[in-house]
Amino acid sequence: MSPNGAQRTGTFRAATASDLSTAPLTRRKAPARSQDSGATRPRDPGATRTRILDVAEALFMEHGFEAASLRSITATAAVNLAAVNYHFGSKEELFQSVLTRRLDPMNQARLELLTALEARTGRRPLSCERIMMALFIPALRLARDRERGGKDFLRLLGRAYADPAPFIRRFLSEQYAAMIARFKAAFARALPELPKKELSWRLHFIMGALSYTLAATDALKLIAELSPRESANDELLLRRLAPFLLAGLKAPLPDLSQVERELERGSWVPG
Amino acid sequence: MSPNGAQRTGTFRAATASDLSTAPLTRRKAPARSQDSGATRPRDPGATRTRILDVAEALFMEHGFEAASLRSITATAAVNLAAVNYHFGSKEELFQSVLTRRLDPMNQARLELLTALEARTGRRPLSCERIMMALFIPALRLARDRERGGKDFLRLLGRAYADPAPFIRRFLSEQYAAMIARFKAAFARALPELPKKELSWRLHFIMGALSYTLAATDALKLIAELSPRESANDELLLRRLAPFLLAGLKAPLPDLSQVERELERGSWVPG
DNA sequence: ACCGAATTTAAACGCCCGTTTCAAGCCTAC
DNA sequence: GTAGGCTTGAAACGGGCGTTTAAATTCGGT
Repeated sequence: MSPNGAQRTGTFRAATASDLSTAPLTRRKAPARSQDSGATRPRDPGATRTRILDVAEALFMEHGFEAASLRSITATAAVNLAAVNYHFGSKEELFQSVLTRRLDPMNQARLELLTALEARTGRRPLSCERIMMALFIPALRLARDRERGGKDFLRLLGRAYADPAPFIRRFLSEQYAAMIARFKAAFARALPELPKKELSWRLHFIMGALSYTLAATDALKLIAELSPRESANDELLLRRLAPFLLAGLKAPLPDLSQVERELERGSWVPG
Repeated sequence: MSPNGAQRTGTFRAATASDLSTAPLTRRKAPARSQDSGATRPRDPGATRTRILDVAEALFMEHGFEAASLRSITATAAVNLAAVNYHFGSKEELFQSVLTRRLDPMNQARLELLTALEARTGRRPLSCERIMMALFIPALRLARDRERGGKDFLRLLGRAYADPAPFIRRFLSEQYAAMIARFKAAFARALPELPKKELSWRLHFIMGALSYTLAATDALKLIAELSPRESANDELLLRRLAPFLLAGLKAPLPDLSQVERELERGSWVPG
């Protein structure tokens, strides 16, 4: 009845989170697969799923998760309204599928890049520059995606970063955990004198700045005098962001105490 | 009939943007004011407005602009559903009022702080550290707001930063323009050797990192191993963010060409 | 040719949306 | 004490929401 394993057991109940653990990824490309030898396949396998994912990516980016409606998604994708619930189970699961489709390969590429770089330098620690490149280049590839999907996705990711909905926060944490841990270890080797806690904070700042910056709308001209040509060029953007973040990462430990004390005497503070 | 100037002219029409230009700020605290001598005032002036603003701040933060409904806002605030349209004109204008209420004073405080600092140093340029403090301290004051409203507001601001809705982008640009221009000039004096364009980018990164970081949910543990006690302390956070961003701001001009070229030879690139 | 599983379809379920209307309340000024 | 504003109230406007149901339809394997 549905490609989801245990949905609709006969009694009248809604799909619960229980069927989320049963192979959410095997549903990705071949939903048409029963328990027999995987032979049956429709004429255009996954066409409906893919159309839904593409449109959902754009509309979730534009309106956010809650405000993008399944009706607008299915209408734009020219599929039946029930197709989302049939193929993905629910709106939340569709959202997770949209994120997973690109986030998973991107973080995988980051790890592979880092591994490849480490293999080349042998036992010596990698430079921060190279580690940062392993973080940035897969994101840059997505930003360059000529079919425009990549750009939409990065903006959607930026929105998701700022969304407090519990299921989104949980999902992102799980998606990033392994990748972040690997990069933190790599940076820790490159910066042995930096306290671990400080490194955690700086990695937090780096990921935030990266996702925010890639997500920033072209029309965000808070900082004026950036021509559209410039602000639309993601490669140029990353080439400027990377040195900025590298300098922050390698900054000496804070010593703002003097200025801070001076400011907090506060005699001159207006208001 | 309504505190809005030109709403409801007798013919059946909806409120348009035309009445937005007519004193949107004078409506803030004293909506009860006709064209005669401003004497009439209700028993508890602005109580309904304030309750709506407080609740809207929290619900816009939690669900975003589109997904937070006027029905949930007015129900939570224990006011009539029509009160929003009466006092603010529309949902969009309510959203702008929510932002303006705190953004306006915060940016004003930033400017006053910068002016005060500049007055003390005379003709010599201000240090980047002090300029940055003028940017951070008013935000920190909001983050410390004991009534919790400030924290909600900063998170809402972080969401708004990532929202592509045109009216939000337009509004933020206008709200920030003057403040940013002043700070850009101050930084330019402190860093005369830095090209203006590079400075624009770095200011963009700084504002993005600041808003993103202050907006980050407590539950955002992408970077693990930060105890709740630590990640909830905004002052500690800013004390770590400021040196990070200062180092980026003062970084030498990019010279990643070598690493970049090396990476782009790409023989080792997986995938 | 037909079976049976996978997929698509149309309709309905109960509920929520932003806005407008107009009558009722409140409060001050006369 | 009553006229005339500002403010609140309850109801209705047309429309959209996520999800479920059960009946088509499609299509490879026999």
